[in-house]
Amino acid sequence: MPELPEVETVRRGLTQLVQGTSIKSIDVLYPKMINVDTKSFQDALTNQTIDRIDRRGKYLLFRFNNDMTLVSHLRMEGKYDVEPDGTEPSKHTHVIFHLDDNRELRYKDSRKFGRMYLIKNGEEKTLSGLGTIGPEPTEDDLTFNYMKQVMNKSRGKIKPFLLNQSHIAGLGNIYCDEVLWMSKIHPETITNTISDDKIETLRQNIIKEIKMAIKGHGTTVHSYSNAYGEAGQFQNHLHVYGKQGEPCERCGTLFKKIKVAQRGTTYCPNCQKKVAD
DNA sequence: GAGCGTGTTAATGT
DNA sequence: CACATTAACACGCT
Repeated sequence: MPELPEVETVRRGLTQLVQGTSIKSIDVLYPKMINVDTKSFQDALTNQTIDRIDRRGKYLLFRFNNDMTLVSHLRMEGKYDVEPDGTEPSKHTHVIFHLDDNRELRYKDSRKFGRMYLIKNGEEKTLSGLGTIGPEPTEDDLTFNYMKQVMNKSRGKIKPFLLNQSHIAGLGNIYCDEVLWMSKIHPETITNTISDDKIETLRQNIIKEIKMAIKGHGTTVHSYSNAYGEAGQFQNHLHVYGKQGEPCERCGTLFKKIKVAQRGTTYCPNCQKKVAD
């Protein structure tokens, strides 16, 4: 389940592998994955060069030299692979970009949940999701003033608040549970009851956690791998996610797993109390 | 072989 | 508008 650090790791790998190559032809094996019809997709990108690959939240943005951008969201199981020409496509291969150097860039997705959107540069705001995405979880973009302002007017629970990409870009279930544990905040705490001190703690933990996870090349829990087919390392640094029934490393209390907004949520019932502070 | 779980977003309801 | 709830996606797993 790629979240921001995994998508960033994929972006870096793809940049090394395919930046500067051009597209000879494209096979679309699963047209529903793309927001335009196959022919327009092929016409727009054939013979164009991949100038650069950007990222915003969990979205990858392939910038082409004809002012087109291919926006790609991996959702749960999406992956990119680069292989020599002519390799037999696996069952889960849905789009193949034949490159000008006898390699192929392939999009694979066992769930078929991922999506691609073809837009002109600058049209990012017209896409739902990407158009309303919140600030990146970095020191410069995610300011205390912003966090305070948006949290103080939110009357729902903190966990769904953090998962909402229009508030902060890039957090998913894993890092959400992690930063709440680090910040000693119960996942069902009402967002606008959280003190300024806790808001700042949470903010710093989000920034730190995302940075560390990128350093660790992301977290592999089910099947995530980067553009080189390599697993991430950060699963070895998780403190709560997936550890229900195991003792909290701070206090020894056994972690509990509950549902919050239909999402599996693991937390420490002792360290993470519902009261703000 | 039906039903469930899975993460994210869209759509709909209040 | 803010938030909750549900559906949809498509498949693997039980």
